[in-house]
Amino acid sequence: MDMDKVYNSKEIEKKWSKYWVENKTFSAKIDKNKKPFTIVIPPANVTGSLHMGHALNTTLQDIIIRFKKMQGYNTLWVPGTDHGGIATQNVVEKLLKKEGITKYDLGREKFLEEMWQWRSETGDTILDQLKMIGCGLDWDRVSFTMDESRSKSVKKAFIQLFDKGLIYRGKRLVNWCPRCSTALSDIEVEYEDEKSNLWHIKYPLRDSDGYVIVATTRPETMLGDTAVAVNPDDERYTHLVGKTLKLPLVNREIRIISDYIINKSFGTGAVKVTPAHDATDNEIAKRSSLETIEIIDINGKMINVPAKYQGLSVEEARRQVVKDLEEAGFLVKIEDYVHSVGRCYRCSTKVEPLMSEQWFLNVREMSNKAVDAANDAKTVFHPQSWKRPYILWLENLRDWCISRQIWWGHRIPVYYCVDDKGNKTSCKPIASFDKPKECPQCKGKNFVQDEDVLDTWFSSALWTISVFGWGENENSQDLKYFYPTSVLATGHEIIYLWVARMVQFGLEFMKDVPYKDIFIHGIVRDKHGKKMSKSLGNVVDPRDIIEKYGTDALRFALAQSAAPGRDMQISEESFLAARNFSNKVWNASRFILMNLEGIDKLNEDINPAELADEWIITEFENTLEKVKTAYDSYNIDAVAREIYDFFWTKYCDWYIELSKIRMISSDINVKRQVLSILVYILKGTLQLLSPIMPFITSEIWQILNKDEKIIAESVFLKIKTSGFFESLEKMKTVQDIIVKIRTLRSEMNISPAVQIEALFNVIDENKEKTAKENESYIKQLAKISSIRFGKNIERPKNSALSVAGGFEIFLPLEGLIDIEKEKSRLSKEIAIAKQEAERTAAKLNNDNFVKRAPKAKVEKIQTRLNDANLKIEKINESLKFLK
RNA sequence: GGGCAGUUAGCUCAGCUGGAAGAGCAUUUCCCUUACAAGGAAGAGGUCGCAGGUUCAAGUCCUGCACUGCCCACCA
Repeated sequence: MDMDKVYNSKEIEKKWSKYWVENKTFSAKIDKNKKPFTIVIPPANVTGSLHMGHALNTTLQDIIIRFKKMQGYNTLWVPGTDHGGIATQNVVEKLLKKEGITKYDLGREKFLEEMWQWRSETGDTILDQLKMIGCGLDWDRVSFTMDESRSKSVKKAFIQLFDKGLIYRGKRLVNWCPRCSTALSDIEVEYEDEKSNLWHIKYPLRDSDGYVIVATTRPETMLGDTAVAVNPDDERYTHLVGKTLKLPLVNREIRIISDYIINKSFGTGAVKVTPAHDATDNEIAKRSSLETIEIIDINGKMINVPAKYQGLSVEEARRQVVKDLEEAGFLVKIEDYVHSVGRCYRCSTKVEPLMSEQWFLNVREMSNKAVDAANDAKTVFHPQSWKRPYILWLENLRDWCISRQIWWGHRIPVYYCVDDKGNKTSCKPIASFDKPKECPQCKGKNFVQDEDVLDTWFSSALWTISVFGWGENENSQDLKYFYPTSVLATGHEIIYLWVARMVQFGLEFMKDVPYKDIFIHGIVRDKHGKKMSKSLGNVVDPRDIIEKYGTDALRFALAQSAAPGRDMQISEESFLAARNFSNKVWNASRFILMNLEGIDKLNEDINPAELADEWIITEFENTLEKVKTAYDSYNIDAVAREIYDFFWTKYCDWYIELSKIRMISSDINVKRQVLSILVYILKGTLQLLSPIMPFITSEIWQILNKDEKIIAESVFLKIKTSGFFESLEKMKTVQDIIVKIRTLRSEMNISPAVQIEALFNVIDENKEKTAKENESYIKQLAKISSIRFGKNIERPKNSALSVAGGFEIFLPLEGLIDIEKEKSRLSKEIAIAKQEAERTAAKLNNDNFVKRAPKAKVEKIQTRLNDANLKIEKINESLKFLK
């Protein structure tokens, strides 16, 4: 067996990612004797390659899947990608633009060919990257939101909702992205503060000289005003309600109305009402039955306005209107004002609210059911702080605009009956899988399909059921066995866009939630706390990290920072530290494997022979329990920390170092005994670590147990308690002594090569026993040649002193000691002891403390005081001695 | 405007049900001691955001405030 001195990730990773795929390690079959544990991957958009956020998201899921598999569950993790609607279409449009081509040049059919071409290229890139990260996905179940099976799910869902009357078409005020040229749903609009102005405009009364001043951030929309609204309780205006105004520049007559929504203290308290281009105004208009005049079309151009403004862009119209108002004396003032502006979440273009004919889904009932599910703990958020905002959102949810005026997506399965000339008849549209044969109303045989496609989130919302064949296979056994899935892991940015809708659709179509646990992880930020984005240029590509530090390091660093619900700042250093850890694991294993050479067989039973054995077994058992608990509660960060701490600071720093004493023994049984424990704990730790660092642990595991199952298919050690509790305290005593001697040596600048003698003046007889029994530990790790125990030992001349672990420790350092240095060191130590004595004495002098605190606590404080006093006494003696 | 997080060592973060302030990185000193210099040993570095309160005891519980970040809202 040859192991490199430094862990070399590249070839090992290549080997194992290939192995898992080829051997179908993570392929799942229905097994009714085993409990399923299922995760469905949040499908990445086929817009390119994976970023750090994906790496985090998939790593966490992989960790959970691998952990559950090793716990004996029948695990399934379903891979897939999302067609990504607008986002993906935009990417391809941009590529075409570079060649000077628009989608209209190509036409719908040709353009879609381009889209499919793109998707087949990038879809595989993403899947390959998931393999590279080591994801234990079932590669026989790769799904795509627009493949045949998923398309059937989408159609079935649409038809079912349509037939139930929940999907309807109507002309409503929608969020329109002029650049993407499509409607958006409410949550696809992102609001951002913007510096702007508040224009105060005078609207004259028709029947008198008076006027009303309105304040607006969008003066150009005044051309479409159909009223001015005031609060019914606003005394400034009560006498004007019902009066008529003459709209400047247009000269249309509009009324003054009252509406409770108007805030008296904002602006002038009078609001211009533009029902066709503002959500609030639209509601006011509904309440007061106002006329709606559309003045902006889907291209962002002015329509239905005086000739002068007709055809201008919104921006041009604004400048012109302001100029004209000013010239005509209607403009009272312009204030600076900051307000939030809605932008398209895919292209950041300002969203224009306008009237448009769209398909809507009535979500009221589904939302209520989702709320109930959350309240009944059928869905549980981790961390739970997301529950409330989630419920609030559902409760206030408005109907979902599901149609998009783009080409890439699921075309709406609605067919319109048309006459011979191709004009739509007045027959009711039909929702169906395929083009209908005959119109049930007029018996006509000609149909056209709706031009629009569905919101990409519609198919995403079906993901947990569509991947199991819902809609394609009426009797899907997979769906029965694997649904509901076990947990959904995702970032909080898509709780509403995706999670909530999946729950709604799960309840609607399966009468059951799609998962109980919703694990919300944070967003990866750069080291300054900024969100990673291409425009900021602070994106860290996971592939670069893998190249530089290895995949396990990438995964470990991500896991370590993945406190549920908290965003994480991640920098190069964290990957470096994780890489160092993987090297540590490698080398500790290498040490053990080197020593295993020539050892034919290990002991079956783990029999502790001495203190260190009992201690490391106890520490390991504690770690095992903590780690399993942390895994179960999705505290992956705690898992990583616990393993790191145990392995490095306990197993490597102490146990391996102490094992070396027995390792050089000429008695093969002694060597075998300690190696048995070393291997037992190493294997256990590798198992705990393998969900996070699957590559390195798989490799070492394989070298260790040539013919056994791979680590991913092994079963975790059971938690047990061997009961060597006193070993912790004893080991602490020994460690205390060793550290104190090391400190003395270090501060006195005694080279590690110099073996020295130590005198232990016994203060605590119990500890004398422990120290004597483990003398070899002290000699080995503190580089001590011999120890003389005794009582009332006089401090030798020219010696260094430390009071530790129940002893006064003297290191005779004839010729090596610097008296002045020793004095200042002791003074410092005595100062610390004095502080301790003061603190503890103060507590004990407090009657209330002695009376009310638990007895054990009081005793502990008393002990501390005694120790401190003793220390002070001893050091004082020494100081005198030095003088 | 409402809600939710966060505020602990120079940086990134741990600190469970309240009982002596922790880790990693960076830094200082010593060491290539045959697993590992991507390492080992030792050290320095914190009035735990501020102000009150509860308690014998508060980083930990309560209240208020400040700052930062995120989410939501019909910010004319």
